[in-house]
Amino acid sequence: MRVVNLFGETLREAPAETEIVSHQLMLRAGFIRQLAAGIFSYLPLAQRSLRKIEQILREEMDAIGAQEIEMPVVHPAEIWQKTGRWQAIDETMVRFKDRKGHEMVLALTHEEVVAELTRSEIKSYKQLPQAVYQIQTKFRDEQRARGGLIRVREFIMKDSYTLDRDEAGLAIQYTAHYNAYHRIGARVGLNLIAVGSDVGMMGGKVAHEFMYLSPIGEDSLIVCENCDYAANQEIAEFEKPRYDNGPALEMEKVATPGAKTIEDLSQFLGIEPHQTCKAVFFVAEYGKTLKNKLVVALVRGDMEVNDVLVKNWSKANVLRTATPEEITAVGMVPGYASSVGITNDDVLVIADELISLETNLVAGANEEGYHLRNVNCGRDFKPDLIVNIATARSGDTCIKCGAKLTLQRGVEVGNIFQLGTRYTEAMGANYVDEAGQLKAVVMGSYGIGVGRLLACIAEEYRDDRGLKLPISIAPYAVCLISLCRTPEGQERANTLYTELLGAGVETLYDDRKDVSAGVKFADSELRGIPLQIVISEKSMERGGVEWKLRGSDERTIVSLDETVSCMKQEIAKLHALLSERAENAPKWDKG
RNA sequence: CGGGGUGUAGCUCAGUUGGCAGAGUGCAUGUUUUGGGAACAUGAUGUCGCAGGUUCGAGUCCUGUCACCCCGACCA
Repeated sequence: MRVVNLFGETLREAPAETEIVSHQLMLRAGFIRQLAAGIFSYLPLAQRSLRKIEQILREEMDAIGAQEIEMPVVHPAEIWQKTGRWQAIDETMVRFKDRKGHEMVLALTHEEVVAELTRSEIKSYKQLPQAVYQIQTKFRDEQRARGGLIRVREFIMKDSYTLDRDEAGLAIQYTAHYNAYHRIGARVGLNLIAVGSDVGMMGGKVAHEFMYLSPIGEDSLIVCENCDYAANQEIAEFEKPRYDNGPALEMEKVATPGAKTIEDLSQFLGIEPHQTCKAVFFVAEYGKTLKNKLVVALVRGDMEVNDVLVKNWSKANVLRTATPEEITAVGMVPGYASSVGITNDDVLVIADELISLETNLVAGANEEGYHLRNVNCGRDFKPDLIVNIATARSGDTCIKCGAKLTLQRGVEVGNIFQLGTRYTEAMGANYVDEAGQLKAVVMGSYGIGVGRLLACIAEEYRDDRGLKLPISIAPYAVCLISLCRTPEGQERANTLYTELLGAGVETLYDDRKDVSAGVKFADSELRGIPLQIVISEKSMERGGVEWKLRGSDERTIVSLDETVSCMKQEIAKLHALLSERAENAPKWDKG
């Protein structure tokens, strides 16, 4: 492609409303243009990069036996109603009526359609396992788009779905995806870490997110400094320190005027926060049919409540913070609250495991200005659930190896879910096993955001001159810059361009006559093209053309005759580095 | 959805007390340059986000509204 013909300008300055560097650079380099909040056009350079990412995705999906299909973007409401997600998902799902008045939705994922296809195609255990995938635009009306391509409303996603007879089959395909995702990360030049994650609206049991670690990330991750333990903070576990408060003593009421927080209370009574019991209040909403419940989440005073865990344990559709009125309505007093003496069917008490283990804690007396000493779980109150609901924090202890945990930010570029039979049961997607029994097909679901991947690569590979893209996803491998001024020189440059194209070297050719050399260099570097060739009268005097790698200032002379083979060689070297990374990519080792 | 911010030339931004719509950059044309975002000259470019209102007169003041950005909540 000649730069004069390339659609998409480079910008000297980035538009003011951009914050994230990858966003600024992709705008400046002429990769993307924003049409509306979270809605972008991909210009030719981005389109080429996206195609390359998609090609890698296709190769890796094909390699694990998945078959490419394409499913509809517009779905009838019925299939979403069958699985309950019509009700469960908020305005993120775009709904509209067609001309006949039928409720329709824009697909935000395709579990329902896959289950529907499974129902029509899969009848016998002999047809399993199966895996299908597609690469397609999705629309999710996010409450807030941000960060350029990091979080958008319209985006390209590779989504795949596995179908198996049982959990064991699912585990095999899940593992295959896990390994494939690491290979994909390596091939595009990113180190992705797999973290255990919440299943969110997908449902199911096991899930991992593939994270690009970066301060611009939206997710908080708990990562062990020593071993491979890593989890989204939403579900991260940690080794909780224990303290011995002695054998259970008799409960006693104590005046604690004005001591409404754990800190106040500890100071007032001269005790440590870990000798108290913290109560945090939520309201669990269960939709229109079931009554809301007030959820009392109890953790030891030195811990924080993890509301994702509370939401999951409460099985609520929506979990929100309770208002003071809602708390007093069930007989508790904010600031002096505990579940002692509360017996109400509309209250769900969820206690962290520590609460049941520790003795003689201080808890609220449900009376303004009073607390209770020596409160003991089981004796003085009985939680509905005793589970883990404490938030892991930086500095906590790894549950696997005992080392320190750190908090890091990450961008979720992919996720994998073991769905089980939630969707297939709802849709009646069954098969007959060897024994002639009807069973629900076991599903898995796996996504990768293609544009988000590109954004992460741009974030990772850049310098003060612009993008510095890996060969595997750069729109062109070579930028050929001609500074020739004589007709003979220009002819020579044209010939070289033709030869490069003929040899299959993807080349961007800058022979613009009306811009200075500096502009050509700057554009080539801003666009992130890995290899640069300069041809000029001066270079010919030195024996041929000069070439250099993006990111290096070392120019090498190579004769005109050898230029094409030299470039092919350099490209192969760059590819080899990434292939090697792919071969050494992490593999599933979790049994 | 809550809090904050910004809307003036393609982009970055100035615009005083309410009194002719501006600069840099980019764009067009020409001349000179020519290996790191050239110089000079000439020129084109505006629904001052939109709609009302106040005023002799509004980019500027008032009301409403829309869009975009940031933080939070939310998030497959």
